[in-house]
Amino acid sequence: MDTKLEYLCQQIIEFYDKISSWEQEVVKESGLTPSQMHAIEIIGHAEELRMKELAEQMGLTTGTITVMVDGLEKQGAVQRKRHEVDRRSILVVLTDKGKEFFDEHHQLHMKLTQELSSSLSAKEVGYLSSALTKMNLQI
Amino acid sequence: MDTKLEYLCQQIIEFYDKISSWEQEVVKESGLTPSQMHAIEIIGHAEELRMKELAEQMGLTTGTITVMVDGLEKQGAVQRKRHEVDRRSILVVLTDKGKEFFDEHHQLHMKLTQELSSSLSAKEVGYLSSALTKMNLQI
DNA sequence: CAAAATACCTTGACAATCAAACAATACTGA
DNA sequence: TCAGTATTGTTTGATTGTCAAGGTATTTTG
Repeated sequence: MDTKLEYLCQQIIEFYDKISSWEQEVVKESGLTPSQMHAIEIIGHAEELRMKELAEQMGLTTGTITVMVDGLEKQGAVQRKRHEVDRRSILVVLTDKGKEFFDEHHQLHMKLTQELSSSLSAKEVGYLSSALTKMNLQI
Repeated sequence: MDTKLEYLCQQIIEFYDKISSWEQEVVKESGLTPSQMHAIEIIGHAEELRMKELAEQMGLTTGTITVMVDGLEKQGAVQRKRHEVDRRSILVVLTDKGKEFFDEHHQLHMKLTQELSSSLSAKEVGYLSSALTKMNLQI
């Protein structure tokens, strides 16, 4: 009973650590920092969002986001746009170059997913997706 | 076919991100930095290991590990011991206080695992563990 | 034994982060 | 309406995490 949970816990940690290492390695190749890549993922997923929203989603202060977006802008990956309604706010969007980073990284995620699941049957993939979906609702 | 993989990829990323946020939040409460906690987990799991091994497992340079272990030693969480055979090497071990950190953090991991899996049947937990185990071998 | 390799430490530099203070803008309630 | 308050983003100063490069002590190798 408890043993099963202990085992699951151990497997989750190992899975998490391995993805973490993989991500760190892959991001290093891209020339972006892990934080920057994470920001690009969030911005790309949202299409456009305010600095404040980006800060909240990344669990950082707006001061930190200002600096990070400065860096991403300098690299030509994102662009600041004024918010038409609320002039205090600033919208961040991906440039074409930013979208390239985003797409390339997504390709890598897909490749990893494929490799990870290569030893699972279609049925097992189904169960796994279902379990992950349920767990994602739980947290 | 490809859609299934796309969905799995998305669920994995979401799962990873949520655990990441959870970990960050939980570690903040402990008074340790994320890196320090990670080091404690690795040291605790290995019982004792050399600075070099710690560096490799964390994907950091030995210079960084020196500073980090200095910090952990200052907090009383770890202790340096000389290596009896190879006198270039230094072994790092957890002190009693370090073991407390380790155990408390493990308790939190178990609690999270329990919460995550609370909406899964015993059968589903079995499938999940099995899938994770297979994936962990793949990476 | 001499040369090369290894393990750890130190130093100097840089990036990420936060808290606090600030400016511009929006909201609110009397 | 408008005075006070809240919100958004930026700046600044300090701290921390990290690396690369160079140094020292020790081990391995030829």
